[in-house]
Amino acid sequence: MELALSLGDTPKPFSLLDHHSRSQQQKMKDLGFCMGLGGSKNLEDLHFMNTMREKDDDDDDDDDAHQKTEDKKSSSSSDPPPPLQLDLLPFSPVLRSVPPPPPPSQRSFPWLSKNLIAEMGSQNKPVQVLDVKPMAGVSDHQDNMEETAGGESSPNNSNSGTSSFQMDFSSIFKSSNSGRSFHSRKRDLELATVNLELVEATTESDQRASSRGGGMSDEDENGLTRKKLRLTKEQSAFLEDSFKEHSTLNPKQKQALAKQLNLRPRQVEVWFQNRRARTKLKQTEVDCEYLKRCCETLTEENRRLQKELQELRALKTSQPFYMQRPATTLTMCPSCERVATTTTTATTTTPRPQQPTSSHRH
DNA sequence: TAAGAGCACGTGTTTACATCA
DNA sequence: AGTGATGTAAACACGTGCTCT
Repeated sequence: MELALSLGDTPKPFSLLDHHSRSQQQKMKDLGFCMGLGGSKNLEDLHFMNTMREKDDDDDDDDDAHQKTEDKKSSSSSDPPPPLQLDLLPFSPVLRSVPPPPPPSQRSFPWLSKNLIAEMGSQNKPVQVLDVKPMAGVSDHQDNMEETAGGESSPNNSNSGTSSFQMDFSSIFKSSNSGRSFHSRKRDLELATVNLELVEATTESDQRASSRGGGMSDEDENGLTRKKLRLTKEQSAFLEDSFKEHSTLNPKQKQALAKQLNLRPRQVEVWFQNRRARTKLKQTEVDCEYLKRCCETLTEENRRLQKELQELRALKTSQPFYMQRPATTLTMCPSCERVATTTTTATTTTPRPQQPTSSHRH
């Protein structure tokens, strides 16, 4: 489904945007606004896919199945004409909030780069992860698996009724004081990822099995209703930062984030799902509001034109047929679909209209 | 080429929790 | 301080599309 809509001073109203004419789209945007709907990918998806493509260029070592899927998604999406970006200028805060592609030095998210492994070996640096102390009853099969694998935290099955974690983010979220950037924190994440790689081969399948419906729910496991855990501000902020980088995660990224935040991979996955849903909902609201305004504008314009038409008709009936005043009509140029103003000179001697003289120039 | 499994994701719903009057 | 209404977000269930075998 494609939809193109154009308002403003653009000389080419209501024609489907030419997929290959970026400059024209830009021109239209400059003049007024343009919008298009196509496929299901929003700008963030496209941005992410572009990033992933660039990542693939940089990192040729990541050949897991999911990455293949991403590659195929990217390639398949680029084969047909790309879905048009929904660009609701001038007020589309959600889209405007989409971060521009970072500079090349920061663009990719090398979760598992070889350099990283080399760096770990050279620096002999211990893996730095968040020191998270789960206080609520979050123990399940996955947690046990992760704790066994990571050895970072001890199982805590005491259901204290606390709804959230007590976390010590001093290792990373000292950033506000120490000035560590998100990319610096990302680096910590990468280090954790490398460590995680050692065990994820054995834990991934088990965790996935338990996290995707095949596993026991909390209720099944301990006979209590599941305790919904509120993520801390720090956890949410970190996830938000990650989401700004990538709106979707591959399994390794998910694992790394989960490890870093001491969450279950399922939690990270769910968070990203919900986050995408929220983004889409927001965007839908913005689009809806904007289309409503468009509708109002067009209704008003239609009303005005109808009125004008009525006046012209009234004028026509009141004027003699042989009036010398040239009639003005609107015709559409079949070649470029532009609306052109043509004038015909009506005379008493020539009932047939003369060849119209068009003011439209190609 | 068809069929089935596995997976990721979107979407709608449920529900725990926080906030406010 | 206690309580109900309401909003938010985590978690879940289900369907769909894609890939691989």
